[in-house]
Amino acid sequence: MTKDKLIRAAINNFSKYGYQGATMSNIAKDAGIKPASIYYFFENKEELIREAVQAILNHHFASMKETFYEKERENVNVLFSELFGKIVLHHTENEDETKAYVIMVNSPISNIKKQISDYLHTYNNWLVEQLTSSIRRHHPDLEEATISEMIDYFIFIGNGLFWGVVIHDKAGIQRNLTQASHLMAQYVTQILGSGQNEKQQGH
Amino acid sequence: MTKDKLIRAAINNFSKYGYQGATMSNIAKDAGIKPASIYYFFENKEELIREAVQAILNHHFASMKETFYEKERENVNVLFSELFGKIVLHHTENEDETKAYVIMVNSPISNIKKQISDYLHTYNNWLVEQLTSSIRRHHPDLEEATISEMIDYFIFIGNGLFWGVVIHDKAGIQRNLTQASHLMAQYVTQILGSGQNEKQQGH
Amino acid sequence: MTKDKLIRAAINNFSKYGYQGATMSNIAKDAGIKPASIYYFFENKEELIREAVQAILNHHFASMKETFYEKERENVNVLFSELFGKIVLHHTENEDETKAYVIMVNSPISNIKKQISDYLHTYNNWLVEQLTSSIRRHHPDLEEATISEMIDYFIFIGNGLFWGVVIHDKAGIQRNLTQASHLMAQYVTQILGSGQNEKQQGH
Amino acid sequence: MTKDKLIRAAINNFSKYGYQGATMSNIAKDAGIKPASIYYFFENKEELIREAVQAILNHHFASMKETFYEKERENVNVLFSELFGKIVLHHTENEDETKAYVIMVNSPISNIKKQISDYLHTYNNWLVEQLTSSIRRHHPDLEEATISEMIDYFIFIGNGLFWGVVIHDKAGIQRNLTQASHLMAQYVTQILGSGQNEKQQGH
DNA sequence: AATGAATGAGTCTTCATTCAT
DNA sequence: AATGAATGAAGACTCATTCAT
Repeated sequence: MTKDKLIRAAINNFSKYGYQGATMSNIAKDAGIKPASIYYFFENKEELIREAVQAILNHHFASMKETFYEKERENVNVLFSELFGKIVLHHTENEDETKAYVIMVNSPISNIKKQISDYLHTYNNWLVEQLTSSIRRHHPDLEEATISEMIDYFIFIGNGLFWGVVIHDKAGIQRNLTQASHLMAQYVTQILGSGQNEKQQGH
Repeated sequence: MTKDKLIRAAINNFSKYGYQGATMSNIAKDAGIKPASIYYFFENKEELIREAVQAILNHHFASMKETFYEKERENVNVLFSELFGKIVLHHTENEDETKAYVIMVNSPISNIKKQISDYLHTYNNWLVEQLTSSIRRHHPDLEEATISEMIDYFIFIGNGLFWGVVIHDKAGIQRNLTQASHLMAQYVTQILGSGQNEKQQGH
Repeated sequence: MTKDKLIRAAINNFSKYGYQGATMSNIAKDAGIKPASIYYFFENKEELIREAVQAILNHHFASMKETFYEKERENVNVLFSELFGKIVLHHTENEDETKAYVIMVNSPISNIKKQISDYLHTYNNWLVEQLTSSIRRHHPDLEEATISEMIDYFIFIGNGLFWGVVIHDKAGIQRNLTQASHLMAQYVTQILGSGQNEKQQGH
Repeated sequence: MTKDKLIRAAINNFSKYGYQGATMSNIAKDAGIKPASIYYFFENKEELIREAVQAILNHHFASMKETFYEKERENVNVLFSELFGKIVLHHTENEDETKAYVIMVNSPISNIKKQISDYLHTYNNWLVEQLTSSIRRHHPDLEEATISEMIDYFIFIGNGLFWGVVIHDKAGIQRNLTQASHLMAQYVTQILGSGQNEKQQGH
């Protein structure tokens, strides 16, 4: 469909050249139509980019949900590893969307900024909720704060992984993936092993 | 000096709007001159941005060197913590340079791309060299490969920290800093504690 | 048609001001449109001028062909006179094209230079071929070299005529036309009269 | 001297790019100074070009005078030949001046136009005067009108020669030179031989 | 659903010129 | 005698957008 082609072309151009650099005429060319025709589908450039950005965010959400539905019953170490793996997979397989995300994270265009921060809020809430219930399923005695901190470490390590995808090649990314899982496992071991954090360590 | 003002203005505009979005007329206005005057100092836009990018990279290098000269004699945990702190400090204090860096990391302008990858190469070599000698000073028995791996973990965690600076607010960044130091310390303890990696574990 | 108007306007501006002096905004104004609209029809200034130059050359060729088709059966003196007349007519009736030609003959723009020299080559070959067959029709016994030399004289005198059109007024040009025909006729008489050049003057 | 260098540079640039195409900064560069310095020697661009144009015209006049002073006593055929030779020599040896002349002959800049037409007027008067007296010296009985016509033919053939220099290479120019002398000699022979033009060849 | 033709606003850049030094 | 620094005006060209078809 032409509209989809336009959104793909918009993402691709935006990811390479940013908002100002993504021109309607290049987007049209990539979609195989003439610039004037874009206006049949979108009111203007901002609207087109807005939809393109939304598509990127939706896609990301869908990717992460997928993993949860498949792996939420695994033990925490496996779950964290799988999620790290998915982060890497999603961002390497959708390089243009990832680049676009990197560009727009600090976008001065207020609409995009709001779109992103709304998404990050929603995504974060969802992630915390999912992780909390998954962790609790396997470790019902962990304190709320401990779980919360664990999730925070997971997110922090995930950030390292994300930026690694942006700047490294395939080999470097794989190494990072191992490092991420290792650091997380080490952290989890320390938390669970210490015992002090368990709610009722009944005797 | 006018030329310096232009470079500052270029960094600022580039960090907000990207290459295409940073206009000569805005840069000129920010530097307090007229657009035509830019061409007395720089051959064209690309050259101006090139010098601006170089200034960012030089500044980053200078910041990291500074820390090394002050802290290279501290024990590894302190050194890593200080370096993490410096990464955070440099990037929070120079927000526009950091945003610019994020934008240009995937720049489609080949000159900029080359500039960045050349820098990353140089910086990485320097960092590895410095860290290697610092670590070796305190742990002369560590094997080459172990040191190398430790540095890799340091860089990986540093990436998480960097991306955190980009997307988080002050509070979030401070939390990340703690997490970074904690994860690194935990990793180091594990490595050093294991003993198996020491070259001559003789008695 | 807008495109044709643009080419006319381009020729006119180019003939007055040369390549650098012919501005897109003046050309647009003369064609009754806005400067930006030129780019719908032509890729850029060079392309527009290139097409304008080509139009001039095509027009010149068409003019000369016309005369040949009408007069090729006349005797040589009449033919030469008619051709001289046509040279004068074409260049006086298309003053701007003639001025443009004078300017571009030494153009430093390599594309234009090539266009001209390609044309001169083609035109010259055609002219020689046509004249040769016309002359031979009336004087089958003339040697190849003699015909060739006669054509050379014709071209040389034509050059004087051409430059006369450029620098003289109407009266001066008419005087030149008489002179051209007179000199050529005199030359032809001498060649034909001498007899020595006839191939087989035996019986 | 810098001023002379500037005039040379101006001629050279003007000959290649025309009035609008000859830029002050290029001229300055060719003269080995900075653009601002031009204004120490010339009030503005028009003044500089005006002086450059004048230099070209003066040089041409000097060249033609030279030949006259050396050859005015030769018989008419030799004189005409020598003058043709000088025309060719002057214009081949001063290619940039010749190109400049071709460009400016139809200049829309009114000052230049006037300069040229004033010069052509002066030069023509001088030429006619010189030729008349030279011809009369050898052929005192020729009628005024006959001399005048002969000079006209000389000028006409000279025009062909001039344009030949502009468009031909060395070999072609030499051929033209032969043709010019031949045509002129033939014409002269016819005039002088006819006898009818001699004033009173009374006995 | 798509486009040809057109344009106002703006982009980068050049140019002739100025003026204090 | 020469220039560094600066600029208003203009140049070629791009861009998002419009509108009749």
